[in-house]
Amino acid sequence: MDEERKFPDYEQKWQAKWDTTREKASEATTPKGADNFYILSMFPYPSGKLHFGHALPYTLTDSMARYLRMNGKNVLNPTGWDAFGLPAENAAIEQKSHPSKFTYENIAEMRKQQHAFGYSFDWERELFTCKPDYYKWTQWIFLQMLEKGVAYRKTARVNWCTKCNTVLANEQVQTLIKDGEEFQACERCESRVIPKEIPAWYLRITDYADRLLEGLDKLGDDWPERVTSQQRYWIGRSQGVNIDFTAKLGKSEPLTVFTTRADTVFGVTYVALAPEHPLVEQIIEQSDAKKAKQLREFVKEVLTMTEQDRAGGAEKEGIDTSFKAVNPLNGEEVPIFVANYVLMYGTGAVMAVPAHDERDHEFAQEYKLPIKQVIQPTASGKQEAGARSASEGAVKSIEEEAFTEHGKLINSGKYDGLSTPEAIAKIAADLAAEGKGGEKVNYKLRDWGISRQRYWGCPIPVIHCPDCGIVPVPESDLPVQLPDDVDFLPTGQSPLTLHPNFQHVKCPKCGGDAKRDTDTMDTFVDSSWYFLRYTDPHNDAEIFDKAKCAHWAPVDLYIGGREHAILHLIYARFYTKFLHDIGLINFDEPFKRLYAHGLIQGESIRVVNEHMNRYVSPDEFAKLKKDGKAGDGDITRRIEKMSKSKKNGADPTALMAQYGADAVRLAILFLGPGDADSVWDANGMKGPYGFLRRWYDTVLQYAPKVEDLGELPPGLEFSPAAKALRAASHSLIDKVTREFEGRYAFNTAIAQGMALLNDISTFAKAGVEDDASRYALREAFEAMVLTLSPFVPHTAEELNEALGHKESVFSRPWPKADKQAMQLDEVEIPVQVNGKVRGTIMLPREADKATMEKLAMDNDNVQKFVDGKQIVKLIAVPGRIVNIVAK
RNA sequence: GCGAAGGUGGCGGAAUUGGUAGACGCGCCAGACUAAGGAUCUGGUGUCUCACGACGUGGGGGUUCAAGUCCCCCCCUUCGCACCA
Repeated sequence: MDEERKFPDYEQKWQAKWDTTREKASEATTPKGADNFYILSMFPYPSGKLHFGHALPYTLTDSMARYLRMNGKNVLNPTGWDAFGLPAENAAIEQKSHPSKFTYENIAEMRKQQHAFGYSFDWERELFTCKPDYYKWTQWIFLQMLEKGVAYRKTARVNWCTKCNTVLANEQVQTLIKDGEEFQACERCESRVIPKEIPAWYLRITDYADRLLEGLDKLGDDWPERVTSQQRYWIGRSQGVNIDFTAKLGKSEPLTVFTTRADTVFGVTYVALAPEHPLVEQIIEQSDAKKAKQLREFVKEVLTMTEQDRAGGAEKEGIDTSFKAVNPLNGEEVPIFVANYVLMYGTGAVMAVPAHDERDHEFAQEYKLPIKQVIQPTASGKQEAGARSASEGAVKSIEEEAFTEHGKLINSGKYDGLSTPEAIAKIAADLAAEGKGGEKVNYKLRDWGISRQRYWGCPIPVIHCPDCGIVPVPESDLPVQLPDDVDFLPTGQSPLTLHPNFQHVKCPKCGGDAKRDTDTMDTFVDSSWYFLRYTDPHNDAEIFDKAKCAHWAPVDLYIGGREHAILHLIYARFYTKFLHDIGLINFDEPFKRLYAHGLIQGESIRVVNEHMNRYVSPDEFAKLKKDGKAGDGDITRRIEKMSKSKKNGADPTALMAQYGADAVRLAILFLGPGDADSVWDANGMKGPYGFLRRWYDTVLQYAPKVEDLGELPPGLEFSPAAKALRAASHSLIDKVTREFEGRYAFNTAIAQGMALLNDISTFAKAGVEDDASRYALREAFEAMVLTLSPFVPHTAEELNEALGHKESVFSRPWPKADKQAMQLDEVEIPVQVNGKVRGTIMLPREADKATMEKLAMDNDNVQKFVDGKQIVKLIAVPGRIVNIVAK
């Protein structure tokens, strides 16, 4: 590809102009009206450079913001920086520099790139989560949560990243497989994660579990199913029954189990405890030395694994404690096991029913425990079982396989004959009546641990006083500033602890010597409320002015990646509900509509031969091929997420330098629908770039012919070709408008813009001499400039000017499609015989069925196919099709 | 295993309501201009077939005058979750 631009570079000219003319989002305090639109793309972490992961959402967002403004909407489209976080701290350690330096340098670079892309952000509202004027309010919210009991402190087992030396939320831990070994790893640095017991701050998100679920229902179709279903799963509500067994230790101890299948309680053949279960310690104390040792070792072994590791498919193992538990429903005594497969969920103890639970079945077979069937397949249940057995050959016996579906109770005393749901309800009621349990709801969702033992984050505004205990920092003392001069090498304890002055403080309550909390907050806290601060970003008296916030919030359209489906999006929803509850806002869902954009991937090439075994870039491969060091047979091509190590990345900024911002914006949008993953093609610039060049050339060539024309005079007579062009112009307006009004498949809108340019070329080359044709041509140019302006703002401005407009294309109103002009006088209609197209007929648009049928029958080719046959049926759909059924 | 999204030319993708499958772009082929082309322009391009035509949206069945689109069964791919009792 030629390095040189083939048409003038006018982009900086327009960017400079926009900098001075850009209309600012309104500051009004009136309640949000229909004209206000808050569009937001997830603010970025300042990682260094703008990549495709940013360019796609920002281009989508910018296009929509520009469209909305042209439609007279009052638009808020802010951006900022999710600027606290570990990468900056780790980079600073490596480069012996400071996280803030790394962070602000990256921000400067990325801001420059965003500007070069022509993004129309509300820069005066730019915010930085790492600045005291922002985190003051992050701390303030924490204090509100503390006061309401939503924030609390406890000591618990946490996920500890061995490299970052800090705590990770469950959500930040991922399962990795390396060298055949499966283990739990830090989402960011991929190092091993181990469990550790430390005191930390928690937010009671579990109290909001039901509301978080209900909220999802309300969001309905405005959020993608894949996001809401993931959140539902993550919250993991399960409705079941607590049943109080009795553990026969020295004295009787209550042993409560949680089950969703209370109907199987007569099938219990043992009870299994999680190693963390409080009763385990008592059991060990009361066991003989040998058993106690055995149990201790087992518990220790299991607890050195993270929960995820334990779940990772290890063999089911357990130890018979030799103690018994009594089933409250039938008085049976069953052995108590401690088992690795039981998690500290629900009560941390399960009633094991091998006949009707796969896990218990597996365990029972291993330890030769009885399997007692208490549920029988019913007619409807059998149907499913039957379908399965048909494929597997035979119905398996209960010894071979657990029957886990619903059915009818047997061997269950007075409950015999009841169905699963009936039995669950009855048993729950009976237990409740006797005070031995009852209905219970559990959630997978855990409270959110937010303490981090690292430096580059928001300090937690509390003081630990030896006399008064935990004392919140008084609001007037906020923010608790993060000191600059801290040695933040990760040692496992919070760097702030090492600062000479930071932690030494007088207790605000008693005035005695006390210590500040030296942990910082998880950065997900910072991003859980930033969208509200944008509505009043410079307020230093309060978190935001309620009325100003109400002028914009909630966000109408939130654009971001799917990787945030659970983490950020569930935390932000939780924060919004909390802020609603303390009366700051009058809505409790932050994002009305969520648009989850896709991932732009790249094709990687891996060469494996006698010379090498590594990833190469396409250029490298071409060279290797030329040098005879690699051939097509030696390579594996794979579509993967772009990454440096796989050499499959493309740099949007480099492409922008070569082809211009508009061409890159267009190429990104043209790749495919924005919500689908797509693959970047090295040739992906050619089409869009060539289109912009042809468009530019065509407008400049014909502008002199059309620039003196005013408004379209009424009653103009158009030639058929001019009418066709007008139809194409108005169809484009209609098409682009519809895409912006909800579907957002801009690739198809752009395709139609390209098609109109093709039509224009054909039309113009045929000669444009009469006035009507000149008007039609002008109309086509205008339609293109206006409808494509949100995607390629610089080119649109330039061509708008070339067409003689003095004002910016963005201060012109969005065009309206003329439905009349979209219609052609004559339409081509396919004629089918027995469902196969045998010809087409041209006929007036308003032709009735009879005319269609007659013309269809007159068609020569159609005649050939119906000749000698009897016409059974004639279907004519006006404007669509004629189908002749002949025998 | 569970949940979600997908499977259409050589490739990215279109077909929004059941109505001419393959818009638009890339690539490819031919031609023009040219000292030259990895530039630009013009035309062509689903497969098979000289052609008439036949076939064609992962596979199989069904509904319909008509199915990429609706219904049933199956296969495959990607993503997320995965002992939550």
